Amino acid sequence: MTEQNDQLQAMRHTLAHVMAAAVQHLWPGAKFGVGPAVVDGFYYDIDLGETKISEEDFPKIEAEMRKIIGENQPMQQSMKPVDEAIAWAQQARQPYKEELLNDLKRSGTTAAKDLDPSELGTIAEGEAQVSEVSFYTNGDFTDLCRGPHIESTGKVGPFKLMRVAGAYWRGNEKNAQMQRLYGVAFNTEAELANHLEMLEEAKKRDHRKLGQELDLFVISDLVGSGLPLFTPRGTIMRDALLGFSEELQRNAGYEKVFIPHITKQVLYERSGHWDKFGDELFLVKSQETSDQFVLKPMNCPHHTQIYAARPRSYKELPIRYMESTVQYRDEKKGELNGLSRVRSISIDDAHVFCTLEQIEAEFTTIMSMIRDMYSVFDMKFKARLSFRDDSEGYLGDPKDWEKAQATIEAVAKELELEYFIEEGEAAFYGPKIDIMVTDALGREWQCATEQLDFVQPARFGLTYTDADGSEKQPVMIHKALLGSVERFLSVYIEHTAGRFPVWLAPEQIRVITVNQEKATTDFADKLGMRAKELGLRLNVDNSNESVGKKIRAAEVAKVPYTIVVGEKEIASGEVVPRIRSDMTVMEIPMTLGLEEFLKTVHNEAKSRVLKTSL
RNA sequence: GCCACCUUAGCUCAGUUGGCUAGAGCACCACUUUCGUAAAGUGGGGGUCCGGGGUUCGAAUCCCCGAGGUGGCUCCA
Repeated sequence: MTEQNDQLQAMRHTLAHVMAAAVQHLWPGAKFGVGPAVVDGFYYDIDLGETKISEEDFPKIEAEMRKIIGENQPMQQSMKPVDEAIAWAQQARQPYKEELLNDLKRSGTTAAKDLDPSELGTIAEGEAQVSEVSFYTNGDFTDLCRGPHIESTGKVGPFKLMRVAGAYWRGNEKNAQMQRLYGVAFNTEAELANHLEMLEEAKKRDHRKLGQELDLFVISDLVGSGLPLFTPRGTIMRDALLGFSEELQRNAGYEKVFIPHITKQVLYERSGHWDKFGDELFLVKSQETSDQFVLKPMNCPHHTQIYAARPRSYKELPIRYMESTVQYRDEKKGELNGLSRVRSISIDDAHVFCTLEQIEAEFTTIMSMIRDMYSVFDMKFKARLSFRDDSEGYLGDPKDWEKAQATIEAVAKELELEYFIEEGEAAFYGPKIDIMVTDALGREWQCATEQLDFVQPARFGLTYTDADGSEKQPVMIHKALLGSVERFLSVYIEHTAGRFPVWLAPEQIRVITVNQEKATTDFADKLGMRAKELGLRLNVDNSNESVGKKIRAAEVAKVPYTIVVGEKEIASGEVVPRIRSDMTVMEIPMTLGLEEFLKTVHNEAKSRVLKTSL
């Protein structure tokens, strides 16, 4: 398995060389950066000076690549001493390679292991000196390269150039910008076709497209990018999601609070966020006072002030505040994207104030809520335990950290979560568990999170009086089940392709009238009234269109249940519900009485049962 | 922010090497029809061709500036 994978990556890597060779043939002055194999394919960073490659050039590049592949050039490895290699880079006018080699020489490490530029400069002194570095040659193209490669260019699999994008040399925006040419490659034509199909499917499911088609949200130039406006249908979904989250929390002893969306700057100076978040804060100017105000980018500092309002006893703990609220972050424009990256972030936030001893129980409760929630969504997840590493910049007592990290891992084990530990991913104020959710297309997203915080209780001087009368400092836990509602919706829309389960569907039942006779219209209206009493979302389509067309409209709108009413239904009082095609679990009989039908749908919505197959 | 590409009706898109009052389908409105499980018929309204400037006898089309959007700037020779 792994061996096969290594072989595949070697093949992709070889294609990167083939592409670079092709580019060098077409643009002889090309300077090359790095060109690795990546997930699904390969890329190469190229500096062509003033010349810009566009997608129109792809056929030309691909044709040249095919020529090189057709010649079945062997991939020959050779070794050169470092100084000789540097001389080669100078002579070949490859300044980026020269820089890598110089770094390599300076850092002084072994050739086999450490040609990885990301590690250059961080390697401990005293390791073996670099003696030789590795090159690969195919045809007239020679490149500094550790390998591995497949034996010859004729052995590569089917590939396709995908796009060209800007990329900074070594990922640093202060460095020169290069052109990154991306391609995908697989072992077989079928796999390549499959991959391209997957991309098509992802495009079809794009939440920005579905959001418009299903009338869920809009973005207005006048309001601003990254500031989505939710339509009535989209708002129903938001409310349903947040209602679900709040229900879980209320059952777990969380109490709802409410805070304003702005605050004086000093609050964040105290919390430590001012330095940390600086340029991401929206500033608010008061015309009445000289205080500097800001739009809240998070809610914890506000919540600490509710806790801090009066003396607390150990008997009160844990205190659990929850609030579904909006926070604002001034994200860079290029990072905004539909609902998945926004500037107004709705979040089902909560903060727990508790003793060190209570951490385990609280973490367990939160993880159980997360598990319950995502099983309703039918989404698998992995837990990433984000711990500290040895670097500076983490606040709080290392002993507390150690203890807390051990507790977190114990919780993950006890709940039998699929988890992995990532050192260096912790927040500066404490370790955390991030939930990585996998969607129907196999993509991973970070949604829920729970984080431990030693720092803010200290900074805000939070205390409680313990049983022995001594003053102690509580620990704070941050948690979100959905995370950003916008982000979650973007993931969930794409996960379900817009085919929402009944409890979330903006419109649960559509009634289609066969004609516009008064008896039919009255009957439909009566149905609507009864549905309203049951809290169901039912719309009547009484437009003067053919039944076929109205069915189609309901189908396109992805309404779970559609019923057609005419003389037959009026006479019998029974309906034959039309069930959205993806809802395969048929719990509803073919024919049933109206009241029975409405009650069935009502129960389905209430229990949040999942009947769709994704 | 930077690079590439894109922007024509509410939506999806045509629009040739610059050349008549800028088109289609869907949606919308009106009328006809009163219809039984994925699109009835006829007619109508709807455009600052993203904005600004330039080239030209003439610009949706070519050039420059700006705005908005999409992909990328994470995977490490």
